[in-house]
Amino acid sequence: MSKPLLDHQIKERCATCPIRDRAVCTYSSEDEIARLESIKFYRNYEPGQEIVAAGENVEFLGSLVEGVVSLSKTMSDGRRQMVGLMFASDFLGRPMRNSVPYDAVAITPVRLCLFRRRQFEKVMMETPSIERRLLEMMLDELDAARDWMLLLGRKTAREKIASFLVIIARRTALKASGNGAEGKELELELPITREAMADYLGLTIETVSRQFTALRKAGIIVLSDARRVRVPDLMALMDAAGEDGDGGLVA
Amino acid sequence: MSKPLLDHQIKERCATCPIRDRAVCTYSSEDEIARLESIKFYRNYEPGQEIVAAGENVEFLGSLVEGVVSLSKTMSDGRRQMVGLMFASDFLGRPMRNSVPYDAVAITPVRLCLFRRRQFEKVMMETPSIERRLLEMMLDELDAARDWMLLLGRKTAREKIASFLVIIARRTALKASGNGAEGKELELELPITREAMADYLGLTIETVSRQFTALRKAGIIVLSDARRVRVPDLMALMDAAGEDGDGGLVA
DNA sequence: TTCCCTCATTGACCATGATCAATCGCTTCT
DNA sequence: AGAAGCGATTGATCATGGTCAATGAGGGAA
Repeated sequence: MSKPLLDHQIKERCATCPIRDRAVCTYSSEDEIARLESIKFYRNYEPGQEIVAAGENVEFLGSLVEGVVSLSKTMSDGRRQMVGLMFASDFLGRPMRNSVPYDAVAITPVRLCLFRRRQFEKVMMETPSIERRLLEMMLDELDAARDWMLLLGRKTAREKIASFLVIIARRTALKASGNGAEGKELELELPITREAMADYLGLTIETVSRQFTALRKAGIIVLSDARRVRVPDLMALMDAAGEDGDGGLVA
Repeated sequence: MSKPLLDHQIKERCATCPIRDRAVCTYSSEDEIARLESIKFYRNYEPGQEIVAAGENVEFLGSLVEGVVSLSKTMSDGRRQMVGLMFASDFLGRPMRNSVPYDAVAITPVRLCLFRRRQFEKVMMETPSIERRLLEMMLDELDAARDWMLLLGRKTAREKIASFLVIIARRTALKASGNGAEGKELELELPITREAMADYLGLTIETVSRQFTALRKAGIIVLSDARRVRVPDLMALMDAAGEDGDGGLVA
């Protein structure tokens, strides 16, 4: 009587979820997952599409399954600063709050695994493993925010660009697994436009462009095209980023 | 047989703790408080004294009972950026981590209510009310960090100073209770030196000084002395801060 | 193919805030 | 009282990155 599962339905099962081991549900038991599974739903967004606007009431929250999302704040005269750049497995939305103080926009095609806020809060209250993981993730984000503050407040334009590339390199290395510190050169795929980078780094698009050129002329990067960057010597890049960088990519 | 409690011992009882209603123990029951009380201890620091250094192993964490603490990051060539400014009831230290990626320094005389990290983690695991409050506090800090990022990345020197004063005004108003938005003018006591402000705002000390002078000449503030600022018209200050500022001080 | 649109690059010039340096005012120590 | 020390202010000059403007390069759509 029951129809076979369609392909996209199979993909939606938590057991085969690509972020099962890193998302907010990482520590959840089978039972807990089953409970989450019963109340979750998915939503997709196109590049450029707004997910929520600052101040707006938000009735859902959840995990970024796939794609890149930017969080940004805009001043009344139009100046804009990115305040978060979210990748797969990152958590979007704020429990215990009904609005959000920034715009969230899909940068690539995005897929979200969502819960209604009230329901999620209820589950969270009764499920310490979720709360623990969420706390852990927020602590990590706070660390990242603090590195970002150092970048925004004290680094030069060139260091900002180099630092951004190191951040992307780190993510890439993590995804590709393996320590990846030394040895073979990296090829990075930049997930965002020059404009978004400018918003991320507190620069203008022109300065971003100029500093890419400068790093290229210095031999620190090679631009295959505007979105693909080869890094012949990661140490040189980390040096240009002003990192006390001793260690490898990970950790 | 038992000696009467000395004054400072009475002060150390959680029931009369000045931050009992805002700290990490806010939601804790009598029983839970008793448990925390049995493992807590206090430590005091002088202004300028280092509490922990970046990268150092930290075996304790806890609440700031009294005073002001700065968290800051320093680059190898000496450039410094403050990444946190903590007041009474804020939580210091990172559960589940054995070191901290910034220096923590006492700015005023400081009193900490501490726990050994392992012990605290154990209690936390068994006490959802603590974990919940901690999550809440981290979410608030993340919000503050994001506002700070906008300030660092996009605001002018003048806006940075004005924004800082608004932040202090907000804290002062909260402490003095009452909405405090309109009506009587504010007198602010700046908790930090010009140098610390420069580190906070991503400026040099000279620029901080010049912008204080500029705001004074514009009639937006009155300097009773270098550490005391009167604000005749809060709206004018919020305007100078580039806030979309409609609402009052609180919220 | 041509047009158009978006994203990126480059150039010329300018303004904001940094740097270097002198001075001031207040507190503390002798 | 005088000297030393520290935080703060002010001035003169410079450099980094922003602004305004033109051009280039790639990717659909007709």
